[in-house]
Amino acid sequence: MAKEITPRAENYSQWYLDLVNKAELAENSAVRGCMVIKPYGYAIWEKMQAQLDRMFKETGHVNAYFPLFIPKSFFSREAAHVEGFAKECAVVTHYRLRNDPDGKGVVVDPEAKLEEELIIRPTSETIIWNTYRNWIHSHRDLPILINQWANVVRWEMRTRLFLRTAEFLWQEGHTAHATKEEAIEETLKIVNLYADFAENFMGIPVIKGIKSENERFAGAEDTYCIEGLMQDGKALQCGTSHFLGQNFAKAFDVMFSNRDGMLEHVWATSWGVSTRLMGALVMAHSDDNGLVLPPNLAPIQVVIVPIYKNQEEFNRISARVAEIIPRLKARGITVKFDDNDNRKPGWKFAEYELKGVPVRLAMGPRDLENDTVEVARRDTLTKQSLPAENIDEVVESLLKEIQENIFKKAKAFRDENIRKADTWDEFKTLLEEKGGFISAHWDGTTETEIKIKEETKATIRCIPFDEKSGTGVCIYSGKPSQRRVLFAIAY
RNA sequence: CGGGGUGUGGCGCAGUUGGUAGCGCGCGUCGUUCGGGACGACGAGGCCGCUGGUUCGAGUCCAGUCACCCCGACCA
Repeated sequence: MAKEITPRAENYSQWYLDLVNKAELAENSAVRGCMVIKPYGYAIWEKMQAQLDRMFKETGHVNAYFPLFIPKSFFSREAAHVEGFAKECAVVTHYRLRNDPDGKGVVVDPEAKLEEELIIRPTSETIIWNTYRNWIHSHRDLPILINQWANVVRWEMRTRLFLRTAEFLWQEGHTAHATKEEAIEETLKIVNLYADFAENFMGIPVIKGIKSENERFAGAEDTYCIEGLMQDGKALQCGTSHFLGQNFAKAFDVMFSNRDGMLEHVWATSWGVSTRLMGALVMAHSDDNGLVLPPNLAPIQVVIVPIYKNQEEFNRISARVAEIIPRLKARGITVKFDDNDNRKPGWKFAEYELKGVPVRLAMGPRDLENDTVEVARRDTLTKQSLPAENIDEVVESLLKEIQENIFKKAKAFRDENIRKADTWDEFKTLLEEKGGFISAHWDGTTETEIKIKEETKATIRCIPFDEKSGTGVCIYSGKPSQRRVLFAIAY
């Protein structure tokens, strides 16, 4: 009652904002475009971080940290890169404040102007490749497989919590290789890792593919990506992995002696996922009652709500709950016993639904009498009374089932929303009436891509790896097409 | 940067032809409640975004200014 969520059907983007606010994931801050990630939201992000970090390390990567500031001159080294990021860079020009001579407060000290202005990193390729120059001399120094967890700043015109903020958190991997093949292999390895993470951990089905030239990362030879579909039929890029060729090695003069004693430029990759995944998580699974969290990402997997009329009853319930909790914990389940006396059970039920807690156990006088527990699952909003005896075992398998069910549901939705269009009219109609991904032939030119975008707002999300449609004719230009690509309106 | 809108207790809002600020939620205390967001009683809480002007008197009218939100152009 106190916390009403706008239904999705009424206003999807308001629904999203309501959820982010009311589930206490994040809020707007005093700084335009920057968000405060609140403890509950941050706990989910930490779960993502922990799993990704594990996966990176399993594949031989190590963490390091590079500076927040990047000398302006570094930026101009790689032409495409500067072109891509110049318009959204925050710049540090001074290093000192002083008291305002005309009154109260402080002003920038004009005498403290920096010799060389510093860019606040929008991404770290330049500072990292400038550093790698000193680290790489021989093929024996390669590969370098480094990841960093960091914040970056991109001065966006319009922002939305998690989906697009001026400052965001992410991880950026930056690897250096002796051969092109090895670098491409790395790029692909990571896009596969991201897809595995998105699907098996976050429960979000994604399409792996390659970006068109127009959508490619500034400074990359190829950009691979995973694309997800949100419940409103818009696509969301969930992660990217770039094959950078020798572009940054050339820009920063990073060379190594190969086995034959010849000097060669180093091959590079970079890849990242960001707090945007939080937005994907919300928009992929949640409903009008609140968040729906896959158990793998839920800060609280099981909440236990006691139902009682008086202290004596509460004591008896607490005693029973105290037996159950260690059994759940022993199975690696995160459990919270909400014994807050200031809230009533009904309030708690609604609250934990809003927060997306996958499983709720309720225990009251009836359960004491029958030796049962009421088990409610968030994904289906169903509940049933089950024997308390083996409840830990039941909950463990239920969590697995919920994780799978959430993914299946999202996948069914995604699959239903990939449609083929063979004519321009069909394309426009589908886009307008259904949304989702549209698989269509494209002549491969940037001109056509841009025209389609101008006329429909749809962009090429990717050329899927597993696209086997064969040749055809472009829906827009009628020219020959090598294969179908996926279009969508994207976040 | 264009177009639109909003600034009033913590949050959401009302405030008429200018007359000294009110409602809901939340908050505090007490009591009754407790298996799907309980109820009653009492209570605390407001330089009305900021600056200047008109006026006997401004939340209200005028001018300026700042901030934020929404819609576009740019983007993970």
